[in-house]
Amino acid sequence: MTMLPRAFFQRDPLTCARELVGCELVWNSCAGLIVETEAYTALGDEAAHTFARPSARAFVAAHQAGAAYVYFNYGMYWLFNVLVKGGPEDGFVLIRALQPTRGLPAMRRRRFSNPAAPGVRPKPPEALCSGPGKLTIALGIGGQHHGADLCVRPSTAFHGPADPAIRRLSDVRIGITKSAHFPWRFLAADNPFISAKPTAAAAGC
DNA sequence: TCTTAGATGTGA
DNA sequence: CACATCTAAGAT
Repeated sequence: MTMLPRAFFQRDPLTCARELVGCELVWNSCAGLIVETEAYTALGDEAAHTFARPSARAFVAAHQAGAAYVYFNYGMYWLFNVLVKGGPEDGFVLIRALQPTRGLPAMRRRRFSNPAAPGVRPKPPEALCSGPGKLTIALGIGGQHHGADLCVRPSTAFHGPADPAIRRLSDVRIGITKSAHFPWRFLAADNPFISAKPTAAAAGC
């Protein structure tokens, strides 16, 4: 797999979110297969930050496709997105879960020996990156990466393409109340590293 | 396997 | 004041 070029992110957010499933996220000495994503679109999506936040719209205007959009949620967790821009519609892809492939000891250390999260007991590798808040802890992603260009250094980038044999599902997004019926969550089928099992609404895609 | 409370910061 | 979350604990 090679580093995904900027052109990958200059397309429809749903296409990007779907195709990122099966690609690899490389983050310094750590890496993981992307097994779960969600798409957010700049138009008609009330759950997207761009809907209600002028600061998010300013971010889209000021950055290129492939920029990291990192924000702090629930007073505790950083969430990691990539900016999609320049295609039919702008938006974001939220990276929701990884199947770790490299740097597992470092991930385990950050997740389970973290002074900021005392009392969290070690869990199996399936739980290392099985959620958007968990994977930023495991990889050490934080506010310092907000705005970073992910199309420059292979050591901090997405790599692809995905195995053409991969089977994917689309399902409703998780943890939102607005525009909640859009089937814009994308999953690797039958993968134990995802954050939550597919619902009855899931379908192959 | 499920539901629950509680921890916590920020943009608008 | 809602929020793109997570964990341990307790009920089923």
